Amino acid sequence: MTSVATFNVNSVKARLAFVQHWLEARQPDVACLQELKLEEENFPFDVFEAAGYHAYVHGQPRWNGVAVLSKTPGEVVQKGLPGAEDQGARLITVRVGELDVTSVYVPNGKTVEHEDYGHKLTFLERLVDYVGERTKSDGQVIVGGDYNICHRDRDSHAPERLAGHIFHTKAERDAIDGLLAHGLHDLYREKEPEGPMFSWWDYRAGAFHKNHGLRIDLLLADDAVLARTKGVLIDRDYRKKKEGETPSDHAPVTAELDG
DNA sequence: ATGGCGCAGCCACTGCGA
Repeated sequence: MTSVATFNVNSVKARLAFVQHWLEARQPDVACLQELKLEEENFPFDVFEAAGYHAYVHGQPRWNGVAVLSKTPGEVVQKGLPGAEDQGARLITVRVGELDVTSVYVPNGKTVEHEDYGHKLTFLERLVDYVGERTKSDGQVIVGGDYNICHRDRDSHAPERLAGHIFHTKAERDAIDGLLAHGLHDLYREKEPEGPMFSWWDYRAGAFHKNHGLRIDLLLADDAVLARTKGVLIDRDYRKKKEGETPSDHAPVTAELDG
């Protein structure tokens, strides 16, 4: 079995003990991380090495930042989304064995009226093109990340109220369809067609307790990976406090692959 | 009925997240 995860940690420094606990308990073979919130030179490589992981990092001060962790050595293929480097450190691709692994953090967009929304749509256009390039590699393609989009109504706790709002617009949903049109699959949705599980809950207003969440953290992967996928877990348990440590507002998503 | 947090940088707040 090979397990592949994606996890928006909301600051790797603030979450370090929590993430160590997660790696120790779940032992993913490969993990895509987002929202590191630090520069590569400040990344705690030693802690991850001690936990048994190689870490490949694209960071910047304060915001964004992505990484791929792997138990076996990998090779960095790309840092930064081509054509969208000005939007921050939001993408890294690493070849790990037969897997072509990308960790991506799509811009939030704020509101449909805000200029950041246009930047989000531009980023997504570039991402669709980039994923098209990835599928031409001889590796098995996995693009894990925080997409900041509810692809379908089922992926939102309030699809009617939020229809047309940020995360719920046709243009954003079309962008996910554009990624799928390159032959990728939403692994959780493939395995859990009726699954109501979310991957993010606001820190405020008791949202987790009330299950007011969104499913925005996705593992997208090609036919070869889908064929190997035995199951996908959205690890809600890791949205809870662990040993006094504050959780991220996102839960990890993990796929178990044959072989 | 309403609002209810947490992070980084930097020093009393602001910007940002989704």
